[in-house]
Amino acid sequence: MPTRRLGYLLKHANLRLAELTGPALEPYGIDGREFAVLSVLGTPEPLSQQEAAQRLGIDRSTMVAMVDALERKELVGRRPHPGDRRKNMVEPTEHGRDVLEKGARAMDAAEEAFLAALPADDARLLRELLDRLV
Amino acid sequence: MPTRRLGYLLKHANLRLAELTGPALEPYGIDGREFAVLSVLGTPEPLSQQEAAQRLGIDRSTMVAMVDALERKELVGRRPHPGDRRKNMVEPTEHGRDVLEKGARAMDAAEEAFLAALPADDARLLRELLDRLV
DNA sequence: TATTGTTATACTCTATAACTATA
DNA sequence: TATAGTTATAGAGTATAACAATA
Repeated sequence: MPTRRLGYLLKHANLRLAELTGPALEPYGIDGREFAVLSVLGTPEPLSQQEAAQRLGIDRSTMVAMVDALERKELVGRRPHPGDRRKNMVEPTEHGRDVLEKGARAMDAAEEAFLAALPADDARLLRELLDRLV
Repeated sequence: MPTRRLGYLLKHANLRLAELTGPALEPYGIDGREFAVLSVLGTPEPLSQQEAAQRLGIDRSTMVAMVDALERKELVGRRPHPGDRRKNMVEPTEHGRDVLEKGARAMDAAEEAFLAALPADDARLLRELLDRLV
């Protein structure tokens, strides 16, 4: 077996992980992208759509559709920014916070299952090494 | 800084790597996907389109377009399978083998640059851990 | 003039389904 | 009947450009 390309390894590791995280989030009616957006919107300081988009590195026009979807599921709500009426502040609803918390536990479990092939020390190390590269 | 999700780390590590591999392959007129296909087709045993598609985990209809592109660039050639005229055997041209070899060196260098943030031992370990997960 | 959210649009990547020629 | 290649088509996921409201 030849040494596989790093890009291949990263991509397929992510694909295999997604096979676990997808079903893990399914009971909450969201996918991984929606969970990521919800997570960013769940931080203590309320964010505008644009601010949230920047944190995720996605376009603000893409964020519109993401917030639309989360709002339809009653996981987040838009409200006008008090001092700047161009902005929408977006915050999780009560239900959204609940889904965020339970989703986070489900994601933790999925990651753990994915890393189960490695000794705990190596799993921690992998995460640390990736963190240093990103 | 909260601990980032494993999926985020894998995805963004791959994005950062792609920022290096993309330009590395550009002088050869191919992108990462084309390099991957060319690599598979460059193995000693000649492969049919379907066999190549299976090795890469992509659909055979997707492979048609990939081979079309590589053929237009005169990097591979289709020829009929001697014993089964339904099959196209696809092999790199002389030029294709040259691009493959030089592209591989460019990819090696790009990966090395990407991993430069880590001590050599850790870089090797990262690759090994990913390999065990995929 | 610049920024925010929005909409319309287009582009990339990929898969599915149906066709054809062969087996 | 089944398989290999092909084509047409559709669906994600995403970005770009233009617009209205507001700053």
